Amino acid sequence: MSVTPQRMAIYRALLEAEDHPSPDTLYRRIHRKMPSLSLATVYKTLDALCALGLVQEASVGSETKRYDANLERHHHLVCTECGGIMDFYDRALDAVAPPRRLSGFVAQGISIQVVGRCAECARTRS
Amino acid sequence: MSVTPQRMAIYRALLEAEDHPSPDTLYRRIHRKMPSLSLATVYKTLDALCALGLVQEASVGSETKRYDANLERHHHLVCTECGGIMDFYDRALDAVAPPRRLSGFVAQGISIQVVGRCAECARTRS
DNA sequence: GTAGTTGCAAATCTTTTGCGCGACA
DNA sequence: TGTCGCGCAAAAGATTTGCAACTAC
Repeated sequence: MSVTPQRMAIYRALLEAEDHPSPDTLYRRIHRKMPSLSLATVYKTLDALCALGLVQEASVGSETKRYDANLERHHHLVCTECGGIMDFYDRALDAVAPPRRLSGFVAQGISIQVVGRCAECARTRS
Repeated sequence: MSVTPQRMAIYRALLEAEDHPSPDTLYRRIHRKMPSLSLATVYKTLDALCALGLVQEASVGSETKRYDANLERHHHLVCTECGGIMDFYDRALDAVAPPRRLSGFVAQGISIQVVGRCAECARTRS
């Protein structure tokens, strides 16, 4: 993949950012310095950088909201292939607690997802 | 909050579902049995059920995608108030590993978010 | 020239909102 | 009659796609 001023600017803005910006936020930030930049380029570039492994999506999860009526303590298996989410139970993970010192952040809970490929996708696709 | 056939149907469909459906998926499922149901009602009802604590969003995170160029092993503090995401580092959490037996699911990694209120929001708002 | 990249505009999808209607106390 | 919840349609956002122009080899 070739290095272009746009891609450079996007990657550098992301390296400098402390706040895990959304594509739109990133776009507005860079647009000040580089007014010709388009939002579509930001989206395309972020996809490419993700594919290269240079950046990551900050939150695991699906594109769209998903709901759960299971209120027991449990964790989620998230399939990167099909986007499926499965519940699972694990005593060891239940015991994981937020650290005590978080410099002002008041923890209310902790959420754990195991990311990988579900049985179906692991079997079917290479 | 009053109990209506629509709300009943949505809540029950969610209790029966194993797959953490999206609002749209849920709508299509229930719509077969209750053709008058509208998607807007599904959205409104899911919001209400969330507020009551009867259901949860399956994935922590913001409405929109957020990116991160920090590839070091780290975890996220997610503020429920302002939606902010902050990095933090914690050896104990680094050591948390996916369980071995996951009935066919092939784990590739584990993602941990501490949910709560950031210093700013904890101070400012009640 | 060719391949790859950009910006624009349109299209698509998801989610939210405004509003009139009907149910029910 | 007043309140609440519903469905519909429009609106608002977020993301993707098609395409013509441009650049760098």
